[in-house]
Amino acid sequence: MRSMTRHKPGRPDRRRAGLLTRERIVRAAIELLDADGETGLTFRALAKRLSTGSGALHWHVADKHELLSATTADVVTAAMDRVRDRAAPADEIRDVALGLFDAIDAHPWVGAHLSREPWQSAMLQIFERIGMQLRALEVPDKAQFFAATALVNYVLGVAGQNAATARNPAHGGDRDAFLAATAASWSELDPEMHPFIRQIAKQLPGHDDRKQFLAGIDLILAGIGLLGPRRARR
Amino acid sequence: MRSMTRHKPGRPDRRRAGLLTRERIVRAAIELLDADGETGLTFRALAKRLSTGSGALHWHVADKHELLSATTADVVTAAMDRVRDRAAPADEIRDVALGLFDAIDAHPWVGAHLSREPWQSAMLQIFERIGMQLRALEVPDKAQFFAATALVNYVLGVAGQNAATARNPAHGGDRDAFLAATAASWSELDPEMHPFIRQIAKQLPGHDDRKQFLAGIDLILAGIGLLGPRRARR
DNA sequence: ACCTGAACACCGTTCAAGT
DNA sequence: ACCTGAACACCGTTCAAGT
Repeated sequence: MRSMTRHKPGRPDRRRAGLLTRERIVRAAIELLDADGETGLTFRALAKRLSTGSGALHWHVADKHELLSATTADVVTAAMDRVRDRAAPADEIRDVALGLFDAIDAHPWVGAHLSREPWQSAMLQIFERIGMQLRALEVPDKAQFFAATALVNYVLGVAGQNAATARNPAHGGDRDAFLAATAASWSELDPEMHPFIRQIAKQLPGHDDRKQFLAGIDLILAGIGLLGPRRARR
Repeated sequence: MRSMTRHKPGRPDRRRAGLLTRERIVRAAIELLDADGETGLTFRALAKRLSTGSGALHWHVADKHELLSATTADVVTAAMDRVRDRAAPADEIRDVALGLFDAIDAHPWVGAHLSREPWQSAMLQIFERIGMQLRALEVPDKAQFFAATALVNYVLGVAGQNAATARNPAHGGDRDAFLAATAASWSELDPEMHPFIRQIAKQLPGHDDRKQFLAGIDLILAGIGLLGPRRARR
């Protein structure tokens, strides 16, 4: 088995299945993260899966931080590439946001890393895409920066929440059961101290995360629409 | 030294300095987190600081997760208590948001834990306070839930960013140097790929995080103002 | 150049043993 | 009831030694 990975010197054949490359490492790391969550990704587990030693991984990837950034960039780039150009800038912003939401929904660990490492290339891609749409919306120059930041921060906030919810082992990953239990515990809170929480507890079961996420985006877009000469489509 | 911590049986004297209590543990943990960051808090370091064994800590605090939740709740509660009631609901929302911003600025690790554990009591406090102001603003009932969620998610997003920035060791914690270096590297990006990033790079040095944070809150409040019968003050 | 895997310096948590 | 601290089962990372 191990001897199969030997290859003649010179330009290495990168298509060879057994060859250890950064790309193969990142792909395996993503599989591990998806299967076992953030705690499932260790250099030992990764080495085992790739039938190699932990030192070999460190030859291609400096440290765990770099590994997580690479996996995150991979997922975000794929999600961004999937977003098509739209005629209405506000629609494209919605698509970008939803694309990220869905990507993070499928890979919750991305949400955690994205909010921990905001200066990575993944963030730049998101920022760029949103910023260009704000330009197209003719948001005033000075406002574009903070408008983009507001949108990105909101997305990151939701991303972190989703990651946390996915990580939460309560009720064995049964989302409906989790929401029902949360709603029940909220309903038992002191009415004096927590009137609002008790009120929204009723809306919690069966509420649509994705729709709620988009409603927040629309709220910010509506606010942005008030800034400039041209309104965000409403 | 050790013998000083002995006390007679029965109701323990909780004012005794040497006595190990959950409160004292949490307080010491906060000091450790503030001084050395998230990686600085270990049960070993904490035990040493309190001149005890790690097992003693686990007697009072189940695990690290609970310890972090307790420290976070401590800081958030203090910040919320500092916010005064305001006549205009939108102003109170701004004060709540700024209070959180400042608390997280002073204790960046709070931002990280808050976005990782959104179902803790700290979050409930924030949610409650913001929700009541939305009621006062006469935001339609059905919209209150997602309006509050949007605000909270935005705050969490910024919180995570701040935690990440504070954690970033680049330029030895010199924020101005960090911003200048980031702006410089952004200016060198491909103009075809990153026109927007290059544009905002100019605005990056010397920009005011707190002001930008508040601008985002105002954007969301403006959007909320369009929802209901009564407008958020603008 | 690339890989191996033992070794190092850590973790959180448990638990028999003490007081 | 509360505390001690060694022991256990892990980590990420390094590095001499191999090919």
